[in-house]
Amino acid sequence: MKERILVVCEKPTAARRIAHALDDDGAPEAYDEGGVPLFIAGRGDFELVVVSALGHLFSIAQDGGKWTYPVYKYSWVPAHDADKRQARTKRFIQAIERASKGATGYVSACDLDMEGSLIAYMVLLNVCGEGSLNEAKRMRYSTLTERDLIRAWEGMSPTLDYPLIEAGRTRHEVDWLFGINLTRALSLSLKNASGIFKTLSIGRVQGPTLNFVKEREVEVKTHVPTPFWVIKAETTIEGRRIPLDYTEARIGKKSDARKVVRACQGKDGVISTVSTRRVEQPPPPPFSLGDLQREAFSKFRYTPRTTLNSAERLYLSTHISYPRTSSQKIPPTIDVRGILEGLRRRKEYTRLAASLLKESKLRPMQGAKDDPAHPAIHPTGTIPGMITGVDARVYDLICRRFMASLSGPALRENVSAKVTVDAEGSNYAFFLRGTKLVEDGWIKFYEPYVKEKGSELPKLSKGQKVPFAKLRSLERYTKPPARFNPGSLLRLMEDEGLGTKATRTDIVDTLFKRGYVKGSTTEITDLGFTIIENLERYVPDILSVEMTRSLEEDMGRIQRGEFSRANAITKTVEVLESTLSGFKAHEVRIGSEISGAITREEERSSYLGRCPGCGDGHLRIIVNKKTGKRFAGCSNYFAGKCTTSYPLPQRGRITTTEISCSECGAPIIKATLRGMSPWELCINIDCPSKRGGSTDE
DNA sequence: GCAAGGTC
Repeated sequence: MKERILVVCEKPTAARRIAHALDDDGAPEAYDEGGVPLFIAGRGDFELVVVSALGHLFSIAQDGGKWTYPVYKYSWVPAHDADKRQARTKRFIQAIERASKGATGYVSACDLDMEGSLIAYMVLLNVCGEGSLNEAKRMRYSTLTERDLIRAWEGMSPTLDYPLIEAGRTRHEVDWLFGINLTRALSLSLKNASGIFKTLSIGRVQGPTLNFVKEREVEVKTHVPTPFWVIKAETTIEGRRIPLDYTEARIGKKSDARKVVRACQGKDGVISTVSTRRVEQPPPPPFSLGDLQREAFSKFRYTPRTTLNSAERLYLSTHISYPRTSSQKIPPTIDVRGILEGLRRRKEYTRLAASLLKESKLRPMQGAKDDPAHPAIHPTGTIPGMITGVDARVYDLICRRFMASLSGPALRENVSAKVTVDAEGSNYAFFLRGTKLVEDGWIKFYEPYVKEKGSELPKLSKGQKVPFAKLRSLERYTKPPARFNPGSLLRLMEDEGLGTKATRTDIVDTLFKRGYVKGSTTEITDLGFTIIENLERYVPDILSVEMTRSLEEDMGRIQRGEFSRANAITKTVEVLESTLSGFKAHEVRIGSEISGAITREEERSSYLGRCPGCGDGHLRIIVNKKTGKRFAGCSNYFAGKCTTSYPLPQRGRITTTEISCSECGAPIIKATLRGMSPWELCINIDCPSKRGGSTDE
């Protein structure tokens, strides 16, 4: 009988790769136990039973069931017991339990990070028994290639990485203590003050993220536009109108701007220098998930969620690699040539793929970011049949980006000519700027998605006269900073180290779901603002990125043996003890402020405009409590003064515009149906604007 | 009914 060793992996794909790499013949026996993969591999004198987790199989649950706070007692339990939505994990635990029978050795082969170490530890502790921990070893690999995996097997650590495991447990427990207690404190303040129940969540990542949105809103609202002046000039060379840039893009004083115009008006400028610079533009690296989401937002206005869902579908249908990656690298083990052979079979890529295949060496541009578990997002070379809409565009973006990353740099020639005017004893400088693409390199692969980059100048020479065709100064005003779009908020979180590639999109979604933020420009709501105001008063730490920094520091100290989980938990409970008692003391005030904000927000989002029937009431969206149907009704109805009402679309989302129809005076609403772009319509079905044209029913 | 982190 061979000795049986249980190898615990983090996810099914990893288990498959590990089993294949470690099996002597590269062909392990594969089983499917009700959706849970299991592999038996032979390696020398050992029989390896390779099992898979599905991320975390164990999580934290409160001891006892009361929905109140403070709560400091908790245990690690099977994830399916803590959360109904994790029902799938039950089968994984059961399958691992069966597979572990008769095992005498154990290997943790999860991802080489804190979470991975914890996943395997919890499985061994709770499924295989405490005794298994003493026998357990740790495989350390950073890519799932055969070479790396074999090396990891042979150089296995003789024990589990306890400092890392302890740091991971601490992260979970501290986040749970803060999140559960503060969420309950907020939700219960509202309930006790107004009787309304609404989940008002907050946590280490939600807090600072919401605070960024609030701070940006304050900047937008408090922005004072200050005037500045720009010089607009134009010349005509060889019959072409070309803009001239004045040396100062913004002029602070009106008199200074007018002086320039007065001095140069009617004069000719002279070209004093022409400088030509060749600039190489390296190809972009292949996509990480964040890069893909930002690019899809910028090119197609897809939200990060839409892009992630689409990438997930493309991955499950085998057309692209695993999308939840932070890597911008394609390792040499990936069969780039094979992928291009595949892409060549798709007619829109035939020419491009073929031109790359002619190269003797194909080396993808590598970005700086890496991911221990996955390469950058790339096509697999299997050709999708019919894909349309979002998936087709996301797929095209990925394929073109991948091919672009494999090609050469683009070469541009930038020309800048200095045009001077001597007038009234002073010297004024303007510039003519142009650019020419000398070699298109990667640009021809990525063409539809490359930003337009200026145009070419006619041939210019020193001493050439440049007559001003147009010259004037224009007053402009400084603008407030832009609100976040879904991509820029994710980028800020990434830069600040908030959340992970797998959780950031979910956390932003949560802020929307809670009603803290709204709209495509991520505006803070009254509710979100009031939540922040009250947290600022009683728990300012939860709004600060410093909390994440200090947690990271503590985890580092735990890994170095300078601090312990018990210390970290004691510290957390001490902080919570005092903040939660302060919170409780002011519960009524906090709760009524929040309930006031919810009422204001509801009134605002249901307000349609002045009633065209009576002229003085307000039209609002009213939902019939019995039937759930909605319609527009006048606020004077209950005073018995006005019965004006309009039917509303029953499906989709309605947002108010506060604009009235120019034909009939009824309010215009914006309707959004799932998967369609929003459209604006007048709510009056008898409106003259709807006659004569085609009907949209 | 809650967090943030895995994974699908």
